[in-house]
Amino acid sequence: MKGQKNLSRRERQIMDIVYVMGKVSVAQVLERIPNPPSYSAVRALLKVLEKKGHLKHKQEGPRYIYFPTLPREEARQNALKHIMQTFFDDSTEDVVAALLNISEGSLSEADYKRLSELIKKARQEGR
Amino acid sequence: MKGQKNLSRRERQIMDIVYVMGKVSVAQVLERIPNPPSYSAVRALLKVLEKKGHLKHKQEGPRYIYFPTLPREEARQNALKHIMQTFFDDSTEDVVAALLNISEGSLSEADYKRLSELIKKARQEGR
DNA sequence: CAAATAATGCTAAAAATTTAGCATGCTAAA
DNA sequence: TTTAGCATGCTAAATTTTTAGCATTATTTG
Repeated sequence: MKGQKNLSRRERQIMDIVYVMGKVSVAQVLERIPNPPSYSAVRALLKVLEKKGHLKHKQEGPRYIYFPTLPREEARQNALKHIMQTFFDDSTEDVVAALLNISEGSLSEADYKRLSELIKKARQEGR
Repeated sequence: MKGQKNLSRRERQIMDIVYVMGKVSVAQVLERIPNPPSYSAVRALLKVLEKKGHLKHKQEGPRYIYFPTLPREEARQNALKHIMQTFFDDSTEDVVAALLNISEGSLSEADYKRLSELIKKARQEGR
């Protein structure tokens, strides 16, 4: 019922992959896992995650395709909230600053414009 | 040597607390841990984290005070990068959007101004 | 249709995490 | 001082994670 902080190390690695990919087969997970364990191990982990309610699966052709129970948009918000609390004292400003720092160099003039727009919009909408 | 993704569940809980608090005594960790284990358990975990290189400690009065090896600023960048990759397809814009969404309501006019300033500055500095 | 390939179900063992508890040492106050 | 009160060192046990492997079923292709 709680949050998704009760995941073991492997479980978390897998959930990350699932959220990056959107949906995954066992083989796809195996490909992307660091220090990959056996195929069986991955299968078992996916099953555990399903049992815990973090994943569901559907049959697709001959194989299982797993996908997250919690939509990406919500998971992402939760993740962001969490690091905001943990590392940024809940300061929106600090997060943006760090973000700009990270993105240094990779942002175009148009990107900056869009960012400004976002803020302007949010401000107007009385958020 | 890698990232801090090789932490067990409890270890991660503790690291989060450490980063929120800056530095901690055993008792402080115990106070803030969900479903708190015993005092001994927390001590053991802290020791493990130190052994793994994530924490150091100093004697302060009669007790140990633990603090992170990796400065908060770096840990925070890493954390942000990680969720950017996992949940936001590395899109700076999407993160900012989600952020504004989360902060909805809690931002003052002055806050918005500061955010705009940040972006303006970053843009000028040719980032 | 038969053989080869690929997937799942299941069980149990190996490894790692998490926990408790006793023994010991330091601190502070009466 | 000396005596509680905390704090740590250490060891080993309980629990959870993580892994492997065999048996079985489905799928594809020659």
